[in-house]
Amino acid sequence: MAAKNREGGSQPTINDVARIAGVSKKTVSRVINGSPLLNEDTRKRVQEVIRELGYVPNPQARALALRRNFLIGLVHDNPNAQTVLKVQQGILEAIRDTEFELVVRPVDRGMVNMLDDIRQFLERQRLFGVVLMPPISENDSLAELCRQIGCRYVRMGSAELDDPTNMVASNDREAVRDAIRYLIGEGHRRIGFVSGPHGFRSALERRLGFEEALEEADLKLPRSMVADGNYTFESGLLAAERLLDLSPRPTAIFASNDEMATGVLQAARRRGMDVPRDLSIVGFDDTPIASHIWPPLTTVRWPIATMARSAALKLTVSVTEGEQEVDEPSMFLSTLIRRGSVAAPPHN
Amino acid sequence: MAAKNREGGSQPTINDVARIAGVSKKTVSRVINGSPLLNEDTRKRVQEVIRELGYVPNPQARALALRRNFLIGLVHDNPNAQTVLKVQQGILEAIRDTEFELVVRPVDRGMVNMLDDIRQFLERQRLFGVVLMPPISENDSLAELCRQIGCRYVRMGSAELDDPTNMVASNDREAVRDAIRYLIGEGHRRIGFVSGPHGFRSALERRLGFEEALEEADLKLPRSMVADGNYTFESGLLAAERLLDLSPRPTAIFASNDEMATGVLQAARRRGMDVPRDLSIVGFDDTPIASHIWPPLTTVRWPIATMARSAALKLTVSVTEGEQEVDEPSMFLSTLIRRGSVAAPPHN
DNA sequence: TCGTTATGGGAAACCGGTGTCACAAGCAAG
DNA sequence: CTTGCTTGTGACACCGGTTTCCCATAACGA
Repeated sequence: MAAKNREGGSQPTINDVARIAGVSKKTVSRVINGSPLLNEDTRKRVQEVIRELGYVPNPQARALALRRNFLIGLVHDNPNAQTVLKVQQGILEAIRDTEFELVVRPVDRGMVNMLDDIRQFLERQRLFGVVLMPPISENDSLAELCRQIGCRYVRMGSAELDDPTNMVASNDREAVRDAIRYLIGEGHRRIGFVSGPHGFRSALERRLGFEEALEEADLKLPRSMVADGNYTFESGLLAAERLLDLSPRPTAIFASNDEMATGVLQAARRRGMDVPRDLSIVGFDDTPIASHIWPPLTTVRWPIATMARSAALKLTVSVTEGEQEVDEPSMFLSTLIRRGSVAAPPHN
Repeated sequence: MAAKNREGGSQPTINDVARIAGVSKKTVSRVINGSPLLNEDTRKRVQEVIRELGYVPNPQARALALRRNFLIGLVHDNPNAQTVLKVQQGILEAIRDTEFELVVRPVDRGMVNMLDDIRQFLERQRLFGVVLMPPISENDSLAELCRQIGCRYVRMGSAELDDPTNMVASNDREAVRDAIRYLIGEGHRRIGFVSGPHGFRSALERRLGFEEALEEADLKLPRSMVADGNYTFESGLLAAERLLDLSPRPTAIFASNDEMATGVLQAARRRGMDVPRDLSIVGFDDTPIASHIWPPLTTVRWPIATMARSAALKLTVSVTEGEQEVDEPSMFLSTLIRRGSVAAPPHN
């Protein structure tokens, strides 16, 4: 029993520290948690022992006693690796130097009992809170589920779908409107649009931005100028083929994300068209690929990492800052990044 | 006290189940853990109550009592989002339907006290085990650290740097040798090589594969045919510029990863060269970008997700399978994927 | 009939922390 | 010299599980 802390491999516990320092567990606990009513000498002595033993509090025991753990979950069904990783980065930045950790949980979009799966995850792990990434964050039932089982959550999305304390949103609609305005300003009159998948709020918002800009400029375009995509490279390629088959064909195409924009570029290249001379292209997201293809893609930069960071802060701030609600913004502005894929339309 | 399980929001505990089912905690515990010495009636009754209450065991309490938790860590400093995400996918696949969860921990490569940072992470969280991704997995001090503090680990890498139980490796060297053989077979005699950064084992192995293939074919190339890169797009572009400035210039370039290969493609394009007519290019990794650029990139596919899955299984199998060591392989084969970026060299 | 053994299940300790409350010491005020 | 308050500390219960040990009961053989 006296040699308890010498057992091979096992880490020292608060009892070991208390015994060696000649104080009670509680006092050690006070030192760890920085309680103000502590004799300076005692604190020093205990800290000395802690350092000597290399004592680290057991997070599981702590979580049990506090009835709360320090795990933030990231639930997502987003297929884009860049985006997912940026979100992870953002969250990690927010919880750096705190005792929180990040647990990732991708879910299958198609799965029938996806909600059950997530419910199980949340109930089993009893996470401190979860960040919900688009597109699954747009699912109101999921938010309702979180509320039901009493799990804090913050949704990331392209519109304000929830209370500001549970939401970080980007202004996709306005950003796209600006992008289309820019194309119109460059002289384009026939602008194709590659949409995101049906049922995605981001797809809808971007589409609405497109339509608002056209309306604003009093530009009437045939329905055929809008082609459906689903955020994948291939769908962008196919959509572009349809658009470029039109006569007269568009002089510019806005794709609702970069991956599809890359597909559009591919389609143009296959027809021997030069970008931007024969066709201007604008994407959305500003993923790394946007600046690595030729010509570099004019695109809308979506401050995804910042949003994720803010989302995580919203979750954790109640703990780290006490009651003082440092209010994180809930709206984030996307901006147009002008690169080389847009030019004035060709004379015809 | 009788209404304990009715408190708003808080989940029912094993005590609630025991009380309502009219048995002891221990019996409930036995039901949960599938103990064989249990009356079938008792089991049924307890299970009924569990279902009724929606009882879920508290993982923190469980972890505390078992002196072991169910978190797998992923420590990485890999800048490539695709790769990192594939590794995450692989691990998650391995722990699907188990009680394990994945905690991610990116670290800054440059940080001076990186090892201290990781040590803190491991000691604080007391993870069940960690998967170490390249390039940080090549760091022997890190492995030593894990051993020291008694944390299970599996390293992913491009050579067998550790005991097979702690290692999953890919045969980069042979894969590159095959790729170069293929180029030689197509008629190339002047082959440029864009290396990965110094000090990376994967960079070294790929380089060695290149040299072995040359030697095999009795091909002597000037030192200038090897240009240094650091796995980034830009470095690939710069390296290619140097190689293409040579006279005579290479008719084919092998880049040690796809991102640099994309840079090489860019450099060729800037000079008005046609790929593969004027220059053949081969990459490594088979990231999505490889098939999204034009021409689609011939590259080496590295079974990264499979390796990660295997790594996670190696960690967890001791628990899930009892003593029966289902031995996961520790070597994984990379294979050449032939696409459109290689052709016979131009006649000159 | 009586020990002996196998089986099902409970009481209590334990894992490693935190919360509550009591209490002692020191000191100022009455 | 009390009284009352502040400050520092410890004893003990508790969080929600698992483990150890032990007992009650039934079945069995002698």
